[in-house]
Amino acid sequence: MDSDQSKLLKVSIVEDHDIFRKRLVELLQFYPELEVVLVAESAESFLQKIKRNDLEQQPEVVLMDIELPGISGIEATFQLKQDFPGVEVIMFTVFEDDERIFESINVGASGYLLKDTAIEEVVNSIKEIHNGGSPISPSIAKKVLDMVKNPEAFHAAPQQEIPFDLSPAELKILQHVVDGKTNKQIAEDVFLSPWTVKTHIKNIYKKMHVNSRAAAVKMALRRNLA
Amino acid sequence: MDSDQSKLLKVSIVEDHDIFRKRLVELLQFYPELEVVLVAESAESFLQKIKRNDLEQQPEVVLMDIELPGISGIEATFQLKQDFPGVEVIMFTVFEDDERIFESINVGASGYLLKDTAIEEVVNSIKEIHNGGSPISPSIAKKVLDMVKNPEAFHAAPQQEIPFDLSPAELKILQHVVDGKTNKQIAEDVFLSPWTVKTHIKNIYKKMHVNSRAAAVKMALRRNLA
DNA sequence: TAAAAAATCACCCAAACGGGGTATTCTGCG
DNA sequence: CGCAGAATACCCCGTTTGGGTGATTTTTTA
Repeated sequence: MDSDQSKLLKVSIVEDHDIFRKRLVELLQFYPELEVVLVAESAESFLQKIKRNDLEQQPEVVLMDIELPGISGIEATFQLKQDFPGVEVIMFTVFEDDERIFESINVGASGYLLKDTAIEEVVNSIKEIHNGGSPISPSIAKKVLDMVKNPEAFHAAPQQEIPFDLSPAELKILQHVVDGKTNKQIAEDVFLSPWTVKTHIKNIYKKMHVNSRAAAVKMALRRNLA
Repeated sequence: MDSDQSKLLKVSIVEDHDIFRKRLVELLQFYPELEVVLVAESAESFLQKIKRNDLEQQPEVVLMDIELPGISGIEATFQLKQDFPGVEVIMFTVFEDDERIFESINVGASGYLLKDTAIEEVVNSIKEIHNGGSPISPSIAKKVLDMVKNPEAFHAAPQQEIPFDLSPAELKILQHVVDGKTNKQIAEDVFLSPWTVKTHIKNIYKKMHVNSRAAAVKMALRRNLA
């Protein structure tokens, strides 16, 4: 572990909400190990400023709001990482939707905090991300874990045609079969009677020309369903 | 947000290291909102105890050491989740290797903390996991994000490496399972008794942390066996 | 060579499965 | 409007599975 070598850690903030931004800057100033070097209220002005800043005043960590007017925080992070791959980004948001989390990760953000995170936590996160970690608010981490458990769901194409002429209901049930659930468990998940589930599965088998769960799972995965 | 309704949050600890375990129990006792209801120094004794505990004394959150003699924390979590799906598990470890993190996620652990985490953080994590979040130490979260960014690397072995420590015989049988064969059919194909095939499959399940053919097939295909 | 790991076979039992029916809504589409 | 196709729910029955337990033999390896 490397402790702070009394060097100031340079931090930037990109946040359109006035009160929130000012308050954040204010609070961060109580931490002598941090130095706020660049504050912007839009992605545009941030990107512009950072490009003409002299090297000595470049931030090492950026607190980036996701919801910004104009260029979003995600797009801004993407562009930032093009020119400054070494700068670490912590996304700041009030939302926890999968899509934005997933995009943020792919665009290179390493931290993900909810806006109601306590200031001490924020400061810790800044230090942690600077040491190579990825601070993530627990409620968001939950969704990240789901992505790991079920990656396909997040790579799924917007409009994929349904193979084997499976009806939407059947497709849904097939997903559960792929996940190794029993008929009873599926029934509970989709609020149907186990017999209905069974009927669906029988029809699925007919359409897919299989006669066991294992074969159906193989077929489904090979055809990129699930 | 729901705050504590002055109800005790019941916590269990599974940890073989004497000093660490005792210290942890000691420290947790300073938090009146928590109640340590079950402490074990091995997965075996933990699983045994929890099964004969009366419902009132069942833990809601378990702090599980990964590195345990005998049954590992991962295997223990897997078994625990079978019988008590509602119990949340926080893995506790000194290691940060991908394989164990990945397996922990897949067996259903929702939290992942390094052993050097401060006690206040541990307590926060316990509360957060109880509220549906997934507290993860930043250095581990880093690896989880990598899994999201590059899922293939964790679902596909680089080249011909046998995942899950499956023996050659087991691997062969797994192939047949993936092909949707019944135990009897497999037995005929490999010239073994159906009981032997069954035993192999049971062992395969244990190693892969699954409990049905469908789940095994999914796992196998994900890891490019077959 | 002695201990450990893998492979083999066997039985019991409860739960789940697969395949064959039947029948009543519901719903989209011509 | 009417009707085909979907979705829903249920039953019977024999087979298969999953889990637990126990045992012997072969192979590997320390």
